[in-house]
Amino acid sequence: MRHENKKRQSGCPVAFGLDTFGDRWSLLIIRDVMLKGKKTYSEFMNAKEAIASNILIDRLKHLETEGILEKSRDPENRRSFIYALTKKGRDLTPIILEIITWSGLHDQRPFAMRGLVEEIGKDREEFEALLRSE
Amino acid sequence: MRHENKKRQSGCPVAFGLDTFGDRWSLLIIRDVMLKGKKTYSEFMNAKEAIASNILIDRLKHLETEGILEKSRDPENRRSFIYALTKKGRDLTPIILEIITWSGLHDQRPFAMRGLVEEIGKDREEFEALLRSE
DNA sequence: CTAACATCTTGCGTTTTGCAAGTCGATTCT
DNA sequence: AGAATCGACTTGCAAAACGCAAGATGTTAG
Repeated sequence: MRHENKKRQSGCPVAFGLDTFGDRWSLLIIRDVMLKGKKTYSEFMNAKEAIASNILIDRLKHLETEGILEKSRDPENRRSFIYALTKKGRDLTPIILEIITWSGLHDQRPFAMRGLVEEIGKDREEFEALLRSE
Repeated sequence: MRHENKKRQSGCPVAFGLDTFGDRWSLLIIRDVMLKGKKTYSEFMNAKEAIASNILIDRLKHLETEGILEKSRDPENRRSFIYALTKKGRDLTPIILEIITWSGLHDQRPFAMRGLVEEIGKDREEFEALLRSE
């Protein structure tokens, strides 16, 4: 499928993480499901970042085989599938929050989204607990 | 140079972070300088993960223009250059530590490096302060 | 049963990556 | 001083990944 198959096998935990979710798109998908409540293929397709459909399905399958997402039928719309974070996926929350915090410090662009950053800054513990409790 | 030039411009802080350091190699270089004390081109070339020389120089230049690394002459060996983390680069420490922590939880491979993970787990605050104080 | 919907697949041109070899300036050796 | 070495890049080319557009498959509503 793609590069994560040939894991670097260096034993380094940083490399392990990057092999699992460290590509151009995976963390954006995880962000969408973690922070924006997105659940379906078509919701992911509508992201501002415009992922290609073949790349999206590739990443969804990859994240599923890595045990970060799990796929099930949508009981309310039986032609949709729902992708949800597993425990392993929810454990990525601190990484996402740290990336957001870092960007809050260093993104100087005028259109940078500061809202989310400030919301996390106010009460990081509470914010994280909220996300994890779903 | 490469994809980070065309930033996604979505304003999302996660996307901003990924555009800056979220590729297959950048965080491994940052890990090497942050955790392993590597400083020069040839030290980075000797990483277990075997980066290609053209990719390495590309990423070093990119991280330099992003203000994460700064390059200077080595006063002790004038045919070497030294790459060091800026404040912006040192601020990535929590992200690296969270990745390591996550891998510590979820890397089941027999040769996973648990040493570093445990060291961080013992006293995360102290470990982070140590790295930041350089 | 047909139309619309949602998820995926395929083909193909472009971009990025990986590998091997070579260049170039600074230092050391003789 | 001239040759060899070292460290930091550069270049050329093949392989892989990506991005786009179009199409195929399965599901449900009318």
